Amino acid sequence: MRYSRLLVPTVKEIPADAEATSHKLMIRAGICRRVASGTYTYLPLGQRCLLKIIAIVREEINRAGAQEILVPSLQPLELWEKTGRSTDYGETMFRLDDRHGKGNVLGPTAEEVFTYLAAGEINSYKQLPINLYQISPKFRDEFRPRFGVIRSREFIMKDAYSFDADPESLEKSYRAMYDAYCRIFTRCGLEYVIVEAESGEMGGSGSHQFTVPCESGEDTIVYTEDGSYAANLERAAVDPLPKEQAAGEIPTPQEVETPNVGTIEAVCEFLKTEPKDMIKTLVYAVEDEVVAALVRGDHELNPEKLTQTLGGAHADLADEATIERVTGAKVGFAGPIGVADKVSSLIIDHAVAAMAAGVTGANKTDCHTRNVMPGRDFPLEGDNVVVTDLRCAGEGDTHDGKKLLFKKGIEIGQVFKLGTKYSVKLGAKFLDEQGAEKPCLMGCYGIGINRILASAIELGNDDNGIIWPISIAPFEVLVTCVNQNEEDVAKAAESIYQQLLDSAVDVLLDDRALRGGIKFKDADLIGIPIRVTVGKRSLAEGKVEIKLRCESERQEVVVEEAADKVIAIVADLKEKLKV
RNA sequence: CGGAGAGUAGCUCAGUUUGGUAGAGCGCACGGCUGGGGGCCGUGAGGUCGCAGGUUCAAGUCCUGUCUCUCCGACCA
Repeated sequence: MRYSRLLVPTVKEIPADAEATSHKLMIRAGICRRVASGTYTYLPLGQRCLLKIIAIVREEINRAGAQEILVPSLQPLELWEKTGRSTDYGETMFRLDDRHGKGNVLGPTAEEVFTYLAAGEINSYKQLPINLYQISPKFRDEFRPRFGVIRSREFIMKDAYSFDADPESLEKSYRAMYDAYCRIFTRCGLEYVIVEAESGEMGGSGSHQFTVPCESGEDTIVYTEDGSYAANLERAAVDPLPKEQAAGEIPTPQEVETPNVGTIEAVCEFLKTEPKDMIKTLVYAVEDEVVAALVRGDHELNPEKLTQTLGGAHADLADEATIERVTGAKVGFAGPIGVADKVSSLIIDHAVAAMAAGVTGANKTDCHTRNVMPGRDFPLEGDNVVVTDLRCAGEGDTHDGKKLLFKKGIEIGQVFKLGTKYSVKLGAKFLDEQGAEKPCLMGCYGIGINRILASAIELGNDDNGIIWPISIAPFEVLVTCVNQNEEDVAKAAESIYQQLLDSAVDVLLDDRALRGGIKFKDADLIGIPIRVTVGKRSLAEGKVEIKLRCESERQEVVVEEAADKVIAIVADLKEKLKV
């Protein structure tokens, strides 16, 4: 490809609406352009990257035994109502009625459609196991698209769905995908970590997340320094804290007036205490029931852990009316005393149980209570009382006695064991050897194609621009002709370009009639891994320069050997990303 | 959904306080000097100042409404 004919609108200015490094560079390097919030056009360089990433994904997923199909993005709402995810996904799902008034959605994912297909086509254990996948656009009406393509409303996802007859077989299917993911991300030149993850709305029993640690990440990875444990924040299990020893006997609870003082900070200020000595009482609505959850004032309740404790039921904070009914007080004054009798369960974080005593809301508007002692003033055991790990991991927490560390990351892939959630609801059943009807055991496996691109840039860049791994770079080699107007220089560049083309090297020839400086700036910005510089200065000695984008040194080689040398370097760089 | 900010040339932004003929740099077109790290000089094209109302002799500027974008937050303790 000739640069003079290629649409690569690089820009000098840093785009005003870009925050993330990858987003800025994608705009600056002419990779993409924003069309509307969370939707992007990919220009030639960007599309080339995406195609290369897709090719790697396809190759490895095929190798792992899955079969590619294509299901519609336009899906009947009916399917989503059957699985209950019309509600669970809520506003995040794009919905549209067709001319007949029938509800449709733009698929944010495709469990329903794949399971529907399986329900119709799979009847016997002889057809199992089977793994089907597609690479297609997905649509999510994110409450807040951001970081360029990292959180967008339309994106490309590879989603695979496995169907197995028994748990051992599911484990194998899961493992095959897990291994394929490792190969894919390694081949894409990404440094990633694998963390234990919650299955979230997906339901199910086991999940791992593949995450690229970097500043622009939206996920938080929690890990121990020795690498023995890594999980995402939703999942990260923390050790219980040691039981606090009281300095003396805890006096009986004492009610104090705290007019209009409803927040933790305000109460601390007012009563001269600290958040860690307070107990927060949160009221949640879980389907038709109400539960209360207790965490320490300086801790954050982890909704995923709450859901897990509730056996997978989705919990929302209760509305004001419910809170007032349950606590008898306005919002901001809820407390644990006597509340166990008014809710269907009382869920208490370890750290609260370990407190000697604390300050809580008094269940009376404008009042708090001091000297509330867990186990004395409210129960730590009982039919509807659970003490468990309920809070988000924070600074200072440990896991198996080891200090937990935190890092931001971009989630690029996730694998789930789904079990029978979808197969039961959509009737994906088969007859086993005994002729008994059973639901398929499912797994689902997603990879964010655009996020691979963005994370590669997050990891590979310097002040001058992008530094691509060769496997997903838009071109492998850039031949920069410094003096396009000088015939012999242009000829030499053209010759090397042709030789590389003939050897199936993915090469771009910068044949623009521009000053060298501009070409070098553009070259660094768009980040092609190998640059061959053909200019009259070195050509006078019969030489050209070869420089790797990731290194600062350049080497001179004689013109006749340049192509072969470059071919060798391409092979070498590729070799390093082999799995 | 709540809070904050922003919409003026293709891009990055001045101009709005105090109403009075629409600006700069970059980019683009043409000419010249240049020619190995976004060079210089000259000429030129390019705008219903997000949109709709209103106030006024006069609105980019003041008022009302509306749309869009960005950032922060959404966990009621």
